Amino acid sequence: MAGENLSPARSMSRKDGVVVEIRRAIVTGALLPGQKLTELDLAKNLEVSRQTVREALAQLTREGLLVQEPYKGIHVASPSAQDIMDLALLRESLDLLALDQLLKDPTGEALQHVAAAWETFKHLENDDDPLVRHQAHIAFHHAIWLASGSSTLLHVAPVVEGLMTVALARDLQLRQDPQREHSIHEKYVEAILSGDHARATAAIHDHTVGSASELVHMLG
Amino acid sequence: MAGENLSPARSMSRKDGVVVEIRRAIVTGALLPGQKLTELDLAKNLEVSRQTVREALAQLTREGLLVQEPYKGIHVASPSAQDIMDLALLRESLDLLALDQLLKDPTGEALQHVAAAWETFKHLENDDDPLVRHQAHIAFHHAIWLASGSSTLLHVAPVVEGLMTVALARDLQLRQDPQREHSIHEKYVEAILSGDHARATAAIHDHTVGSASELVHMLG
DNA sequence: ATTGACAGATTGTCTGACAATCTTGGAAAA
DNA sequence: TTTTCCAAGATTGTCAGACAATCTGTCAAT
Repeated sequence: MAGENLSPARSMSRKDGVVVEIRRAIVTGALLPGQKLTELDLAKNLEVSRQTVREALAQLTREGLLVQEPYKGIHVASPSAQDIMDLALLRESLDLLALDQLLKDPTGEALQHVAAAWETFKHLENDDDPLVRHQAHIAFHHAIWLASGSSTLLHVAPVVEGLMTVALARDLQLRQDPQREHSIHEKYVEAILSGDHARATAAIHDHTVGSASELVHMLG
Repeated sequence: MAGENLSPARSMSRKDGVVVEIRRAIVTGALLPGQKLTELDLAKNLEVSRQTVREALAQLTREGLLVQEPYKGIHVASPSAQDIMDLALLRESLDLLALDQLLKDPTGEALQHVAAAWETFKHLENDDDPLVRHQAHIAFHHAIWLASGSSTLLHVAPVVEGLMTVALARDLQLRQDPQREHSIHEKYVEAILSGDHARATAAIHDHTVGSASELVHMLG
């Protein structure tokens, strides 16, 4: 069969277009935490029907980027310091789970995927567009979970990545320390690829809890 | 101020009604894994509009109970043995995370909530309706995550609980060993309440990975 | 100060329609 | 015979407009 290693050529549905547009607005700071959104305004501005907006908002709500109160309205999530630390602990747990699966693979193929994702990330981490940088970051971690071969990790990924997006949205605005970002991720990848479980565990802790507490400290 | 310790009186939206109805059908086996669903049929049978059905289906899809392929259709998820084991490992990680938070609470109030949830569960675990038993089971574990005080655990809870629902749906049909269920959960609760970290860790492993491998063995 | 009624705004739901896409079967071409 | 193409039917994706349900705020009445 020809064309067996091509990516599926899917175009986005309109709902997904709305989703990425709102996500972009949150990441870039065009929509600030706590800001209220109304379906009618969004439908008008994005030039889609109210129905389509509703479906997009429902999705973003389930991903944790928006908060919805029935009959009252929807607003951009504004995570507390505690929420950010909680998220870090959750990510630490899940990354450790992924690590166990990765190191269990006898072929080493899984680790090769991690190395490939790291190369892709390095090309994008200094992009001019902050949205591109953010997406590259998310995609990098997603690739690790994907390489772990755990189907359930991929199920919870949208939620965790959504929470990461809101938590980091402020970070994107106020922090500019790309070198530190790079170095943390480099240690992270090298520790995983080394196969040294203890070293990887420490790197994961640094990368999740360490970064989060620094972020919280910076905000407080 | 009067009425300060009343529960909020919320009635379900129609979409949520559809969600619980489909969920019930899956749990009771009225909808079998792999079965295809069409929006129009559901709308007719449930006597709601297609829109409302769509919103419910989107939610159930993100919870992992349904699988959706664009323009093709939606069918009930049918997890593989590997999926079930994956889910067990994920639950083990998350329960351990919750445990850490629970034991960190100096007031002991969190553990009191766990004990209360256990009492509620004991009243319902032998109910005639299998749906009630299933919901009691889910609610019990949800209560533990709630008691842990982790907001992010509550965010991922719907997904994990959805995956548990499909995984256990078959179990509900073919397995009838309520005593073993009770004993496992009893050990689980007692270990947590004892404050003994090592003992709780072992109980959590038994409860998640142990049960799952037994289930997989029974299916295979 | 509390209650009740009214108006405005927004979300929740319905109906009907059309566009986009998948599937299937058979006709046409090689 | 096998492959390719096309038309028909089914289902999902999206749209428009409308009405019902619910929240908020204001203002009069008690």
